[in-house]
Amino acid sequence: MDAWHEVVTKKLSEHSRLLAADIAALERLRVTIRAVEPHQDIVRQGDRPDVCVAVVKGVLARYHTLQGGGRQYLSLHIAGDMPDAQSLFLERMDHSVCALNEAVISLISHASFLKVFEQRPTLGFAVWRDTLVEAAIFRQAITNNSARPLLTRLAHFFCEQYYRARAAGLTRSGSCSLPLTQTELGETVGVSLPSISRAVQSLRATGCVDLRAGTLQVRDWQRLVALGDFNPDYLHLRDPP
Amino acid sequence: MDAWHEVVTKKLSEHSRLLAADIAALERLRVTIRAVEPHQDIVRQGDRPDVCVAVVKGVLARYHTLQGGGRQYLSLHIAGDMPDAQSLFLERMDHSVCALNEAVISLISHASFLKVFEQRPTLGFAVWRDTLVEAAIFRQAITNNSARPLLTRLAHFFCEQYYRARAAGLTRSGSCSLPLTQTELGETVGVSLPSISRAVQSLRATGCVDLRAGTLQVRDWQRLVALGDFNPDYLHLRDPP
DNA sequence: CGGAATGTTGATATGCCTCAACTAAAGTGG
DNA sequence: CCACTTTAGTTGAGGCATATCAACATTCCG
Repeated sequence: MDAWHEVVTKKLSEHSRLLAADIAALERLRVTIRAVEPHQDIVRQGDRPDVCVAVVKGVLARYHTLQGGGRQYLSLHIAGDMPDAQSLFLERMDHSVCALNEAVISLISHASFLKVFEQRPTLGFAVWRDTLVEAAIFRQAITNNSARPLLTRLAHFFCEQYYRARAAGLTRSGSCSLPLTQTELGETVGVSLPSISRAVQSLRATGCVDLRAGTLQVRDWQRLVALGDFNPDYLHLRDPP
Repeated sequence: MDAWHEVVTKKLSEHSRLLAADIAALERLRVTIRAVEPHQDIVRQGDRPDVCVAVVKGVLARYHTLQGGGRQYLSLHIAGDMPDAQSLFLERMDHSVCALNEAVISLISHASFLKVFEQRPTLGFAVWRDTLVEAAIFRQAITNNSARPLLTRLAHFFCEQYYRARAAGLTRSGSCSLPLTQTELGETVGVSLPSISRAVQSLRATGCVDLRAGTLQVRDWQRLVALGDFNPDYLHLRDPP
């Protein structure tokens, strides 16, 4: 398994040019490595964290808790992502972060991270850029969940997850990990469980994609992209695959 | 009318502690002031801007263009907002920004902004924080548009707009500017025009709010907050009103 | 093997969309 | 200033997609 700083360096390099000194500074940071269980919360709405989380392995998710106890999932996070970088500057969490998987995370103290930013602004800028790409992904989620019909919406969601996994080097023969139950998938794209079930079967029937047992299998990428009206520009990769 | 840097200083101060030197640095920046017409695009999806926009007066909006030409509005921006601060670090626009109003904007060159950040990291951090609050607003929009029934959704949207206007000192006897047609309102919360028309009338009938001729009139804030399931924590104001 | 979690399927209900007509208001030109 | 056009908003009828409720099937796991 990769060291935490390698994973983060790789991720930041997807959209930013890091200098050798930036990478060295990342390596020198002291972090805590932790294993987390499926469905375990890592931070909760209302918390005031003093560390940032980076994903080393597995998948994390952000979510809002709705009145009545339901959830709206906001984004998924794979190796290299820092799903609460915002906590560096926003005291209170406005959402929660949980593990979908058995995952491994690293914890970086805010204080040490901020000190590095003052010494190496370009590294700070890379992390800033990272948070901006996330904002772009949120914008796309607004459009996806608000303006696209269900099948298109699901296809778009699959495209995004697969595309990001591929950029992170986490795909293997057209498949990647996507450890969501259909219930959770519904709470992500904003529809009920029976509708999701039928929609997944419908996409399965096209022969383009299949989601089964936490694995997303892409069989016809071009057709899936067309189905999902997917344009990866919003992911702002320096070097699209 | 306020000078551009006063408006931006005020806005940043809503969530950040600026040092006197930060404010002075903002004042020293050279900017271009421009008036824009209603419905005029300020930047378009695909552009590579070399300036940042700050709103001095009026209301701007971000939007995605859908296949078929429709729009999904993503966020509204009032005095002090910098609706494309992200363009500092993300080359290509993944969405467009237009004026809803007759508006006045100021243009700050990326180069000069970045230079100030290197000299005054705390100012950079304030702008960073600003982009993070926007991301929190996007997350809330995902939840609002995906998980709440139409009336709640509309009420929540009204709450957010009113609350932000109040924080910016732009409300007067319970009303603020909200220059959206019902068509645009539908393209914001993700429903059709007839549905919006009925929903607006429905809220009107409760006696809590009214939207008419581009003005949002709040008659019973507490009840509106309850209707919209609104909790302003996600706006991360230092000093909630 | 039994129990829990997950996924599938069907029947019914409903909220929203589409289409369409109409009203009201605002801007335009004679 | 008034007829004309355009834009914005309202209302109604019918249909469709998705929600809800409920039963059942399947897989996973102890």
